[in-house]
Amino acid sequence: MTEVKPMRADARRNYERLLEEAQRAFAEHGVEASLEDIARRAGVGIGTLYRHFPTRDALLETLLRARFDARAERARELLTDPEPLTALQTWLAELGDATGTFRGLVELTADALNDESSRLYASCHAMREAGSHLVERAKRAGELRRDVTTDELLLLLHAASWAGGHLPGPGGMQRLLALVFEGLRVS
Amino acid sequence: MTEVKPMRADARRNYERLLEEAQRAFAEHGVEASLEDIARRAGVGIGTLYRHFPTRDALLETLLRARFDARAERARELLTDPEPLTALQTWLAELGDATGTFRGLVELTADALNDESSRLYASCHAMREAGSHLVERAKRAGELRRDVTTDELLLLLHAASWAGGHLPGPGGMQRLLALVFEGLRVS
DNA sequence: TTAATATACGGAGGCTGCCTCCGATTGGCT
DNA sequence: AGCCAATCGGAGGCAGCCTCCGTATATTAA
Repeated sequence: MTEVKPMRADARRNYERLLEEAQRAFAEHGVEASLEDIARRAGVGIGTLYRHFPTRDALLETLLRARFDARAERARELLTDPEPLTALQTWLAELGDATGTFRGLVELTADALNDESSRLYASCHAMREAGSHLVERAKRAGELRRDVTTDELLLLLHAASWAGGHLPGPGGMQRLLALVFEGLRVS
Repeated sequence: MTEVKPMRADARRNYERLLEEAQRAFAEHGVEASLEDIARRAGVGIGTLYRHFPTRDALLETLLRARFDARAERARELLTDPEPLTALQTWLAELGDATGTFRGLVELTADALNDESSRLYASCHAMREAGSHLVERAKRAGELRRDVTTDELLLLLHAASWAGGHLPGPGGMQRLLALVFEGLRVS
């Protein structure tokens, strides 16, 4: 298909240094980390950063695509789990952990699912598709309310993940997710 | 107690113009709206804005305090409602609407509840106290799980409100809140 | 090895926003 | 009218975003 010329040696080197530093910076300061800072730490001019990654999203997307694809793969794997609802819950919890790695990432992914023009849309959408099979299976097994959609579940997950990030201690997301599955009402 | 000298006429005028424009700007652009822009539109120097409101939070707090106090009052009012769980749910939904007015406000209030040094802490905390009576009543009536805390409920509400703001259409928060109360599992 | 050229680099510069500081202005009081 | 404390305004310093273009260099051909 698309012919890909190999990158010039220095270009590739810089590209990789930038990704390393971006990973560090986003993990430390959240998705709003300073791009100039990333370039500085990578020992590269700001212009070079922008040539390789025209937008902040492009940089994030490069860092995240592999991770998201792994989540989709994991969904397929969990389809063989004997417990449909538990499998779904496990998948959601793991996805929540993944979007918790960078402060502010939840907002990005939640928005990406509703914005086809987003650079992250493709991999987010692929993940969504994979997850929806887990949802359907849990419904067919009679273990999950039929009137809940995959999108609503993902949004609830993102909400729990968001909330977990605004709680002092760790493990908040897990607890909230469990509450959501159980329901608050005494039955 | 503290003697309060009346403000000079020009000072008061500017103070009020600033609040008006801040309300407009936050409603339109979210809590990150440009302060310089607010000062400009108010026909006032940036220095004047900072003298009246030393921080963004101070400005927000002035705008929000009345609103939050009204929420606390509403909680006391709902204590006389014949349906304890419904009353709680109503209160939470209304609170969710209130924190949905400015984009980014949910984050602020959620964080304020965990940060005593925040300028918003006082009124947030008062609201929390008022709400906790609704929670206790619903528990005593046997309509709400006993192992859920007020803080968890507020966090879930904030999460739902956050999620509602990341959904295209309106009414998302209400639907999510209902889901959380009902639970996802088939019982 | 050298020369030619496409490719990639770097950072200056223009812009916006944050916040502080202090000389200029003015409201209120006598 | 005249004084002075209260208040104003915006210049100035800093940081971050992003673009543009003169300079440098990796690669290829001779």
